[in-house]
Amino acid sequence: MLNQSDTAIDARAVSRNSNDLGQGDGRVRVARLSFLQDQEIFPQEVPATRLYRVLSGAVRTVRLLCDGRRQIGAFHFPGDWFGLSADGAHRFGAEAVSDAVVEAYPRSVLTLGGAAGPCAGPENAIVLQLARAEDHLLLLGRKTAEERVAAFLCDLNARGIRELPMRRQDIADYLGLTIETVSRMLSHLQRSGLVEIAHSRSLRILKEDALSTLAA
Amino acid sequence: MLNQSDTAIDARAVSRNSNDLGQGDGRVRVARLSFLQDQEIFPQEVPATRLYRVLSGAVRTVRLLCDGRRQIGAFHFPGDWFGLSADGAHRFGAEAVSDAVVEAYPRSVLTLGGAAGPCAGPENAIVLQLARAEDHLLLLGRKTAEERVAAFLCDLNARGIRELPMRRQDIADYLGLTIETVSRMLSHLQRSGLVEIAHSRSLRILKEDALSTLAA
DNA sequence: CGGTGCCTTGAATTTATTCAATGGTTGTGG
DNA sequence: CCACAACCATTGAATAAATTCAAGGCACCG
Repeated sequence: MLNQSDTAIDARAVSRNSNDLGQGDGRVRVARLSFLQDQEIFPQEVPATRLYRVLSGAVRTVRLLCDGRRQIGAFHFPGDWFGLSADGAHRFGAEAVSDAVVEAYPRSVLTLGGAAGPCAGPENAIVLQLARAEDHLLLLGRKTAEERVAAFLCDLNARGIRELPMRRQDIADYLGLTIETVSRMLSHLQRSGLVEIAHSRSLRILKEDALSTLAA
Repeated sequence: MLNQSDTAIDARAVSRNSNDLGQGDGRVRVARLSFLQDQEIFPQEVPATRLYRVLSGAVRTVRLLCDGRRQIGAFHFPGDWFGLSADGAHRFGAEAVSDAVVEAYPRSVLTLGGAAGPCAGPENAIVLQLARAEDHLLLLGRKTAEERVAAFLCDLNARGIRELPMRRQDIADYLGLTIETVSRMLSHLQRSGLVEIAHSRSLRILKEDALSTLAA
């Protein structure tokens, strides 16, 4: 079903290299990893030993219910940190949405710099991730289907994403909807002239204000 | 509407005292604050300057949509940390569910101990809060009304809470449902003999396994 | 005793889902 | 090059789930 298995070994071809994190505390070992579309980066419910950062492509965090229902916790794009879940075990697994390259850091980088470091570091990423999760709670708990889709497009737009790397099923599982509902709402937003989505994938916001108003 | 206003000043009667946090880094100034039921502890969208811990009572974190829709992010009980949202601004405000006493710490305690400290510290609380938020994402995005209510009761039970301090409206806003649906589901769980709820408030789990199975 | 606030229950309605069919694109093999 | 299969997205109609609307009950308080 997923194009893993045989090609996975080749895809995981790992090139390790040392790298200075810039915190003055010596060098940190960083692994660079490549993944094919839909390949698993780390599974759900496994001890979180490393932190990751997206270099290229896109990553989703995924959680499955025993009967197959799926929730996507977040999408991560180049520059974004992920895998900071819990120190005990990841609540969500991580998978490549498209072919992707990520860097893996030892967990120790979290406590390297303390509060003094630059704002782009992983310490702030944890707080950013919590903020994103809390925003998403509001969306899932209280917004309508149309508001969810509008908010999703606004968020992508704000993050500079102009090409949807994920399938409708991913969007649906992120927004707590079905693919059909997502599709209907996208069609509706297009008919209303707020956005334009070519070939199901390329995103163009035509009326940004109206869209963000709709996103509630 | 809320019993704030006049009595608020009295209620906020603050007793400050010095306190050793146990991290060996000297003493930290801790304020002890009391709040009446439904009183605001800190508002939504305000810089997060302090960390809080519940001493007694219960606290909810709240976020409002402009049209009045409300989402509760979490409930906090004695021993729980809260207010760790973002360093920029709180995504959620905090309010007392019942009369409550909390301790307020300076934000600096977050970086005091690093990774070496005991597991009960605020550093782990941030990660715990993220884990809770992620669990809640799954609940809001993919669970049915009955599963949500069952999961809520299971969670309270696991945290040792046997008395519901919050109103039905709070439960509804936490679970992304309406009060009527919450009430119906509670009635249904009682008719099924899984739980017993006396006087709308006291919680007794009769079939823990069955309930947690229902919680999915 | 009457009033208020909160909870519960039933019926009607709405929203999103499920079921079903169709269209478009891509890649493969004849 | 075209036919065909596989996969994904879209659309319509029927269904199910939760909400909204409405009424009534219970406890608490002045």
